[in-house]
Amino acid sequence: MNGNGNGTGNGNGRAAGATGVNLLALRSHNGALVLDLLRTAGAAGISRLELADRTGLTPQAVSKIIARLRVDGLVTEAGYRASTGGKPRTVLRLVPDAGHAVGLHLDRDALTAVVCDLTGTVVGERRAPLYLGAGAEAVVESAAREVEGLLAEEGAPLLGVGVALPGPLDHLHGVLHRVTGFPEWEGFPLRAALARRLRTSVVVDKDTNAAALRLAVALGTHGSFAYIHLGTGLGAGLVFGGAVHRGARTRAGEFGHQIVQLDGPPCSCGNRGCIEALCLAAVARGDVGEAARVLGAGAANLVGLLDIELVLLGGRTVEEHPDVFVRGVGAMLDEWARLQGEEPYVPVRVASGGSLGVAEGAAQLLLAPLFGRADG
Amino acid sequence: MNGNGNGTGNGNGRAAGATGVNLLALRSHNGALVLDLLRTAGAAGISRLELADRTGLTPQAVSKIIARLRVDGLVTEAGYRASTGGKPRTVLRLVPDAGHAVGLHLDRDALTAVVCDLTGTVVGERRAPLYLGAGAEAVVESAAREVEGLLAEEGAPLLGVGVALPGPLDHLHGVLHRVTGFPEWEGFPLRAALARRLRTSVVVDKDTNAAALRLAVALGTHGSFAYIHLGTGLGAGLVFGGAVHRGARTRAGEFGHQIVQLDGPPCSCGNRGCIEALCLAAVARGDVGEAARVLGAGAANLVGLLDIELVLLGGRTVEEHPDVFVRGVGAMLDEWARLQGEEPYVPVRVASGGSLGVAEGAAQLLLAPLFGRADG
DNA sequence: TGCACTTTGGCAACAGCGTTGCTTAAGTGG
DNA sequence: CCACTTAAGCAACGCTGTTGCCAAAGTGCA
Repeated sequence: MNGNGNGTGNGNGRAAGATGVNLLALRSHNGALVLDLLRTAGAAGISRLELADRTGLTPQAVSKIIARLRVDGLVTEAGYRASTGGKPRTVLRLVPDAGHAVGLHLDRDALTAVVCDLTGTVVGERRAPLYLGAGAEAVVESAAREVEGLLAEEGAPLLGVGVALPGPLDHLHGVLHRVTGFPEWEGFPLRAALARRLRTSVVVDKDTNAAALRLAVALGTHGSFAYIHLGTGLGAGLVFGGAVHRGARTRAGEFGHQIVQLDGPPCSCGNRGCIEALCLAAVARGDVGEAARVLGAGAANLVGLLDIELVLLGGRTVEEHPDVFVRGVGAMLDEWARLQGEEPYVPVRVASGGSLGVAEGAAQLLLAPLFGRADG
Repeated sequence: MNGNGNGTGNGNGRAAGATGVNLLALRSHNGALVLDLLRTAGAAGISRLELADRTGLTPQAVSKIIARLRVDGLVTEAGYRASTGGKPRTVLRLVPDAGHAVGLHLDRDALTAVVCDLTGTVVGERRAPLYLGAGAEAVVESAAREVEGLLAEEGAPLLGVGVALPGPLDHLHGVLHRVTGFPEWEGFPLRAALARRLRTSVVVDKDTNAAALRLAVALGTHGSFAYIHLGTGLGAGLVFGGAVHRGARTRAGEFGHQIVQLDGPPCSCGNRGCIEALCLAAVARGDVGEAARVLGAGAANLVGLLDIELVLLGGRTVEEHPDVFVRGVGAMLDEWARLQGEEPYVPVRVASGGSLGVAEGAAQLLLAPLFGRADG
């Protein structure tokens, strides 16, 4: 009748509105919750009782969940804690090699591919030049070869391939739109093409969303933040409740074409006063302080509208002048809060990550759902 | 150990991170889901099989859930549908009088109180003048008397009182901040004071959030929209996934002090180029078209950032020139989408509601959680 | 009028979830 | 050595949604 009984988990896949929850879905939810705490604990591990305390479940329920996860090979016992006057707690750890995921970052002129284990640690890496003008089929083929080369050395089961790339796209269907400067990519079904070629699950997302997802996982947060990326363009990834907010058509995060100067200077998009145009113009003329001030105004707009907890900055331009941007944006946020009669509280930091950040986030597109972070 | 076993439902109340789900929580979730579909169906009713189809649960599970709800007096059978070649379906309806909630709207100079039944229908209404300068205790006392007067005529069980009022406040704790022009209200614990006086549950929220909640319930949507209110001030209520987005400190929706004109004209908040200042100045000099254009720019910023599905406009100024604002804002959204290379798709409409809208939304602060709309 | 068929919805048995009560394992401390 | 504490498993339990089956209540055709 309704297609339940599928082993992997979350039961029914109804379309509109909220859906009913059956016992399989409940099991999968609690299992993912425990796995996430195990992942967060890392090499230090975590005991059954701590898991019970953190989840709100009873110790016995946690014991049963752990027993299932051990049978599946996802969790293992790894020593004991010091006694506190009784039987010492058993340390539990995630088994990193229980599954791997590939993350693929397609940038304007380069391809970066990583393999990550369950903990998100990079265990393999490859880079190659990329020319989008070569056409969709050729690019898919060369990307597939890189993935195959990367996987040749690894033996663990593959969960799938995550792909991150710039520009607007349809995350749900994995279809591209408007790859800047290459009109032949319009409407290309990247997800389907790569899935057919590699015979595995493929998920496609914007590079900013991948970067934000990686940060959410790395921070272990279930709160909210914005990742603002300033490089060749200006974009953002939003995280609410620990999950990426993609919006109705998975187009959310269009931060750069926010209007902060009505009737201001023209932007490449054809509009006037876009924050991206103002910010990049300031950078181009060497006035990084002004770029930071403009970016801060946009960030203040965002924080005021959404009441997020944290702002993380990244991208090549930010990395070249980290202190200027952190101070400049932070000052605008503090000033804005002060004028609204609130105490300043939203921290601004540079996002860690480096050159592999986006590729790691792409891999998390497949890993994160295992730990209860909705796929969106 | 962990305080489960409480009858009302959702189990554990762990603080940080996602929490475990036990069978009580599951029962409560599915029950709320079914109740919401019954509410949406309204007087037309809905059958067990339709409920099963919509929730994804099996018909038998729905039958059991309905049996529980009938025992609780929340649902009743009400006739039969026409047969389609077999046994006709039994029509189920929500029992409106199974519970009532009071909604209280405290505006700058007037108080509006309503009683709503479970379906959200207003079954009682009162208005009174209000002078915030009289001091907190006096205002609480007079509000309480209005509520008592309203309830004297009603006999159904009371779920609680929802209060909606302007300005920033702490929704979680029900504490006010900066009631404009009345510094003595700073930090006043309205929720606690009114709960003690009326001996019932009290929930406090911003007026824009209440209005947005009412719209979400009335539309029956589990999608996303923004309610933008232009009256004596400019604010917004955001709805994602059918629930009000309040943000980390329940301060989200600060739309009016978004900067859309860097170094623009000064705003009352002390900053420059706030959309509220520009918009109200245009209204004041009679240039409603310009006000709509400015508002449209802010709405476009919001839609681009969040990728919501719908924009609803409300408030006194909008109601005076509905067509100008709907057309003006719509034009800006369409133009923005066109420039970004997307087909225009975000509809702009005037929010229905009238003078009771906010008070009804305040009542929904207590009703909506019964139907699975998170309390935030 | 009778019978085959369709559809609805309840009853009973079931598997599986987290919970409870109790027992065993494995430490500490006087 | 023994009392005590803490961790974790076993068994029984209550409850969930699910499955298989059957009665109820219609339609439609002979």
